Amino acid sequence: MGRSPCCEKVGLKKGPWTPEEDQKLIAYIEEFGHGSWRALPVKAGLQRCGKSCRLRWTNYLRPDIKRGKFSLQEEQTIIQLHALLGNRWSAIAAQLPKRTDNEIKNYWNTHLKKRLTRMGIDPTTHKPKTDALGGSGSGQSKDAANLSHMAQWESARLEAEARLVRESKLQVQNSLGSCSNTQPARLVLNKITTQQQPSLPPCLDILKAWQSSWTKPQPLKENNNNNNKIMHSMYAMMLSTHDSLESPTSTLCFPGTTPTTTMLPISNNNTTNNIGLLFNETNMVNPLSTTMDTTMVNLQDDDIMAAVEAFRATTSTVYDNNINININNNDNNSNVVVVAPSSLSNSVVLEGLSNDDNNNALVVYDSNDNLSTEEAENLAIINGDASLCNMSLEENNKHYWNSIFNLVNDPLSGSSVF
DNA sequence: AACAAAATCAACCGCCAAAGG
DNA sequence: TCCTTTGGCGGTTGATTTTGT
Repeated sequence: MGRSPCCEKVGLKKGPWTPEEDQKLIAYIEEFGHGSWRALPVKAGLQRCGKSCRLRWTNYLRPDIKRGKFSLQEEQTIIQLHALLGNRWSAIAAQLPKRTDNEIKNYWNTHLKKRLTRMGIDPTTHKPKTDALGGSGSGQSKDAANLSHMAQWESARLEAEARLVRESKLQVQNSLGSCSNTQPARLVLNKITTQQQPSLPPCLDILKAWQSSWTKPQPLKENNNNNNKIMHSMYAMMLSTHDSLESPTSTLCFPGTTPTTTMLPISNNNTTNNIGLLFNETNMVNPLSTTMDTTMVNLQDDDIMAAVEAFRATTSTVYDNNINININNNDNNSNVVVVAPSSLSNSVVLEGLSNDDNNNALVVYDSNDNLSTEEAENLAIINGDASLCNMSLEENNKHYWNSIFNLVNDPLSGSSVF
């Protein structure tokens, strides 16, 4: 069973690569390409096995690799994709240009996994941890089955789309020439996909959103009810791994149908809940002003992370332009971090929280939304190149979210994808 | 300053599936 | 159809670095 190790031959070096070895490998590949990895080491004068050379090249020496700290966008993308795909690092890496699967895997294991655990989120299921005795076994296994099903579905689709993109890139670019020189290939692919699936409902697919967000930034143009609904649902979807999201054809929102309702899972955990999120158009969250302790804070990584990962601990309902969040535990500490797109014109209503049971509503303000005048920066952010613009982490965060919301507000994406 | 523990991450290992003879 | 080769993937290891005492 299995094949014998490729480095069986004695005398082949193992362990860390020296700069000299790196140079030899780079020089050879730049001149001749890698060709057969098995034959490469001898030709390049390296005492290494082909597998080791391939790994060294693909993970560290390739010129198109981005190294260094992961941005907030990248972290969030990894977490969300991991919730969908599990430990399919290559599939996740495919959505993070210039990052290798090995690097993402390491980063997950050393940073993100621990962070989620600290936040009370099970890094495997991406759900709030429940009591060992409290959770129903059948329910958990159902969740796991759904998650697995969803992961398989998404993985297969991702791989197929990636292949389609590769294979059709030239063809797509050629065909684009007649209609638009700037339209991303992605859109054409989406149109093809849509045409192949005429019955596909106008669903909001988180992965499509993310994929598109890398290529198709658009400034906010106008708001309408449908867009707001889409935005709400998109947002809810981003925050949810609810059973209804088993496949990309799941439908959280259908423009034109009212009311649009999104039910998020209810948590029974007895520990502190961190529940997310809201901005509103006026930068004030009026509905919270009743008895809530509202505090103005800066948007931090962990605020967003906590909110994104813990939002599913609530029951949330979307009615037209209103989001109702019902917190179904009146006896626990609940920290509510609420963020919403700045284009939301109406309100967010929180129910089930009051001052007398140690609940805190953490209101995160979107200080200024001049998105249309910051398109260039947005583009840089969306392209994962925050270093191109002088932007603080807070601004970075804001732009990340704006880019997501812009995406779902974008009429183009609405017509071709959703 | 010295040591231990923890964290990090480059690299390896074994398995699998596709390709080709 | 079978067998071998190859590249790719995910899990794991262990050397190195960082942090804590």
